[in-house]
Amino acid sequence: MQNLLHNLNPEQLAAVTLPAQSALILAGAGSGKTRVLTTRIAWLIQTGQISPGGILAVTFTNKAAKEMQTRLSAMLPINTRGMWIGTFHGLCNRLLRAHHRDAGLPQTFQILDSGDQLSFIKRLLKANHIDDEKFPPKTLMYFINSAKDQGLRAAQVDASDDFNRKMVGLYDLYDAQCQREGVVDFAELLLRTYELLSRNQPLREHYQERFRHILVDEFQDTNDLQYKWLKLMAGAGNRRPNAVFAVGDDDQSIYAFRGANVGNMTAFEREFEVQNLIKLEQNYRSHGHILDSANILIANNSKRLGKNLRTDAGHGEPVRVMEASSDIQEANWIIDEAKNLIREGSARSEIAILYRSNAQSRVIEHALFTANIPYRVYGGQRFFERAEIKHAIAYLQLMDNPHNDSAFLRVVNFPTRGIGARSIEQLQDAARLHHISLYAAVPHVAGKAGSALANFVRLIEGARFETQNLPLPEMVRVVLDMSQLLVHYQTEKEGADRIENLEQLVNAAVLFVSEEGFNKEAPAFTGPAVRQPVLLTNGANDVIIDADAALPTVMSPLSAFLSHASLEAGDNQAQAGQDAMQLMTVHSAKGLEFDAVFITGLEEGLFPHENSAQEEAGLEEERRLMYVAITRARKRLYLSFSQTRMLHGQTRYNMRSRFFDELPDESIKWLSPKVQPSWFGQKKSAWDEVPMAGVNQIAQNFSQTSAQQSWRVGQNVEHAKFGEGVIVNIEGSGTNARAHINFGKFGMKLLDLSIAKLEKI
DNA sequence: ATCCTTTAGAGATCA
DNA sequence: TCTAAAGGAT
Repeated sequence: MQNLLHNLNPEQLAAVTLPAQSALILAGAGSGKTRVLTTRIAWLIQTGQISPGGILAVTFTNKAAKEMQTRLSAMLPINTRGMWIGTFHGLCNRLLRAHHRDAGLPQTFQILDSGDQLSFIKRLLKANHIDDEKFPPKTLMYFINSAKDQGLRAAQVDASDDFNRKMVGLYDLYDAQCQREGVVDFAELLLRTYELLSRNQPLREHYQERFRHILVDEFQDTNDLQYKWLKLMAGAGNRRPNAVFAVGDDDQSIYAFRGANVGNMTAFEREFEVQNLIKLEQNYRSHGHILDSANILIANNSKRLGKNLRTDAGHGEPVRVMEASSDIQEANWIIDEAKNLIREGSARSEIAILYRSNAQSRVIEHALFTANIPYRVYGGQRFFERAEIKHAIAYLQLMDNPHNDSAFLRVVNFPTRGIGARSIEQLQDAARLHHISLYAAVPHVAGKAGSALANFVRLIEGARFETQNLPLPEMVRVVLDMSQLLVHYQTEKEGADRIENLEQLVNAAVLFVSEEGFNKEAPAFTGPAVRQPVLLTNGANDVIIDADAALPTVMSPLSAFLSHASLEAGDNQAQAGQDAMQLMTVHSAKGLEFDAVFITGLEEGLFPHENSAQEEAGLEEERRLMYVAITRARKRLYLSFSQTRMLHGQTRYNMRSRFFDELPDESIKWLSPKVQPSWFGQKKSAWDEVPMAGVNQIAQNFSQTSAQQSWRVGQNVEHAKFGEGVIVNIEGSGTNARAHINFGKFGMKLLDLSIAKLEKI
């Protein structure tokens, strides 16, 4: 135990050793949050307060869950696989597999990822003759997901108008169709588990009895349903509720757009009767100037729980700011600076370039490519989302659950086997008529189409029969072969990569089987600390087997592998291993850290993004996003913006981001003059290519006042009412000249240049 | 069944 | 400007 608590600072120590009550840990960026979480678990176990089976640790990402597992197994001499550490969705999947009957699901229910869900909805709309112009699939999907994220079924959603009433009706149809096909979407995993435990008292009490300690990572990212789920698991309101150890940072809440509700933090304090709110404010990551910048910036937000990071490191380097004339010049500047850093000994992988939106990566990538610098872009297509992998998975899905119509449609004619749109229509009609799945409807289709379809069914049945006694990797290999997928890609010109990926799928199965313990005869978890499965009986005389943390006890290798494919889409394996510069959005940088960080495109409209800047809440989230970006940097931080930028095929003239005005002057070093340089006498740059519409005429007509009034596109101006703006376009001339001026938060204005009181700045 | 043209839409993410 | 997806032509 000495070792465990060794080197913790007083706040961390206090958090780790809190009594068994609910607690809220406000963990600032770089304050050792994960360390506190894992040490807390280890300490609870080591001091005998709880057995490993009594721990429930919830994260949002697989990466975070894995990280916890790894760190814990380094701290404790036990097999951590027996512990319930996972994502909300992963844990719900386990519970639903173990109690599928009580949850009203087939044992082999399958999980729709967001792509599957969208095509499912499109299919649903088509089958019900709904105009997808009036009811766009994406809108419906968002409607359904956000209702589920709030824990609401169709019947519980308030429908104020015709449109919403229709949406609610479609939500209901959607759920019914999912149920028929034996598929669940991501939100359903949580909602179904929540409903299961709400209504099934013995089950609820069993798990409440078991998980005496619940730990939650990134608590600020929880949505309403996840919060309710935690309340239920903890038995909040019970005589003896379980201890929920919630770790989060309200200043890093950047996922409101996907349903996260920071308000859960204050609700948690109240409803879980939190006695202990501990703030981790000691930062072990960033140098002083960087931290000061973050602190001063975030102080502009009004709704905060309040927290100020401090560091023992010195001030370090000032934050460097660059104003570029164009996005291209901005990229080139970044590369020059990065080259300097590399020359001074930085690893390329320790340099990150962050941007607000993905589209910005283009220009930077181009510059990096030209400069021949290796780089890695985060957030591309992931392994299990590739088309060929989805196809292979669809065959496996059909073998495990033939009623999955999405899987059926994906591969019924791939590789092509003469089953065209007409045959499919016939089949869909038959399925609708009998309220059965496409697979089950095949015998109802007669003629040539019918026999082709029957062959397909025979193929699936044959594959199932052939592989029933094979280990999973073998099964995958046989299916690749029998489905003709391999042959198909072998004959295709560009198929080599795809075949490679399909072979990777076999490897993934090998890896999965050994990691989850499916390759062993005996249960993987035999340590004394792991509790044995418990038998329960519910009212209907069914035996319920307590869900164990290990997958082999609750599902077949194939089912488990298929859920794995949906729940963990795999890395977007971009040239991993290489020492490459890191490119990513600010969102995907959360949780990471680098020696040097470039935050680019700091312009009004981009960052803060125009869609957010309208409302205060949106602006505050953008500011938190900026806070996250700043706190990624250890030693060097660079900020940049550009006077012109190509966006959607048009040149945009943005003002510099308001966030610059919220940073401490003494920590900032402007590499470019802060005031706009005068237009004349500039060296040749992208500026010179800016269209000069009207500028010349205006210049000839300045007699009415003075030379001061020669306006140009790109000129920064100040208006008494609208504040700072930038001239985007000038039309007309002389006393008729009018200009479109972008005033940022006040939007675009068309002003008469001879009337408006404008000052150059 | 495949290829080509047209069109709409372009913020961020994880499971 | 670029991309993806849908619709139309061969």
